[in-house]
Parts: sequence; structure tokens; C-alpha cells
Amino acid sequence: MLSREFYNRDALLVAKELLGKVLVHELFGQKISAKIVETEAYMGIIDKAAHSYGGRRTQRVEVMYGGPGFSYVYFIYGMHYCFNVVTREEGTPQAVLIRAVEPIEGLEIIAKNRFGKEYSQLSKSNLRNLTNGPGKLCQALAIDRSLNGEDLCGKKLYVQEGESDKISIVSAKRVGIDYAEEAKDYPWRFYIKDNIYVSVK
DNA sequence: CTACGGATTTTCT
DNA sequence: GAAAATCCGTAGT
Repeated sequence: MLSREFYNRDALLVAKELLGKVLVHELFGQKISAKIVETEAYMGIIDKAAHSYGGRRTQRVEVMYGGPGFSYVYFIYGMHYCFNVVTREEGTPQAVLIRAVEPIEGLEIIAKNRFGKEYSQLSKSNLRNLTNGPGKLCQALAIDRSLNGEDLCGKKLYVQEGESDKISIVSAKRVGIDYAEEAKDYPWRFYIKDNIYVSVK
């Protein structure tokens, strides 16, 4: 798995380098894994789109103020979870939102979690919508509030190296942050070019 | 293919 | 009391 030091850097750098790596959740002795294909950097104090903008420090965002390499999971729109990786040292509240992944292992569990069906019964539309969004991948990988604050340098939820294929990275505006004034146009979303699981091209 | 609105509840003001 | 780092179904082109 990735070292604590990997996460102890600016979210912009970590967001780019997480692309192509593999997110793993071990649950009930089963392994669910998926390649990270889309991320967004949230740069903390100076970023109007970040939950920690201006040093806002509430119960919800507390984990962002802790050390690097821990998970930040929050509940949004009354029904979805979003999974982030906390970056930078204690006191500097940055994070990287994982926006989309490509399923690798545990396909049956993923299919069941998302659509309550066997993998072989999924429609073409089902397959395309398995993990191509922040809320969708949390449902697919069974990530919920109980995993908020989880140590990603542990054995339950972690990120490991992927295949060392060369990937082409695209930068784009972040999604769903129209309230963030000038910050809404910053090119702080990154994704793997031509990957079909990317949520917004 | 795009556009739109409803769902549903935590979180913060 | 309002907004939210989203998703899904339906209707229209």
C-alpha cells in the first residue's frame, strides 16, 4: 500500500498521482478493488469550494485537520456518500475526492451493492453506471460513514500501486461547486483520458 | 443524445 | 430554515 509520506503533499499532486492506482476495501474476508480514474483536489483554507475553506472547522471536517493518509467520508444530498483522502500534515486541511473508479475485483459484490443483481444480469446501462461517480463508487465499494477517519495505511481500506502503464492525464473544472465563485473554474479535476468510467468528460 | 426536477437528511447558520 | 463536492427517472429533441 502507499506510504504515509505519499499523502503528506499538496492535494493537487496527490490527486494526479492517485490516477491509475488501485483502491481496495476488504470486507467480510472479501476483497473489492477498483482502479482510480477520476479525482478532484480540494486545497483547504484558500479554496472556496473546500469544506475547510477559510479555516472552517466543524465536527464534519475535523478529520481533514488531522494527519495525512486518513479517509474523509461525508454524507450529501440526503442519500449519498463521498470518499476523500486527506493530504498534508496535521493542521493543513486538504483532501482529494475520488470521483470515479474502474472495477477490478469483487464484481459480484459490486453488482449486488449497486443494482441488487448478479453481474451477468446487468444491462449495458447498468455496467456503464457501476462506479462512474463519487456517490456511485461509495455504494459499489460499500463505503459509508463508518469508514470516516479510517487509516488508509491499514488493512481494511487502502490504496496500492496499479499496473505501470503510461496514462494520459486530462485536467478540467471541478463538478458541482457552482457556489464557489472564482474557485469553481480552477482546473483541479483530473482524469484518465478516454477511460469509460470517468463521470464527466 | 440533452434537460429538468424530485428524492431525502445531514450539516451548518 | 436553507443548502448540499449527487443520482436517477422521465420527457423531449
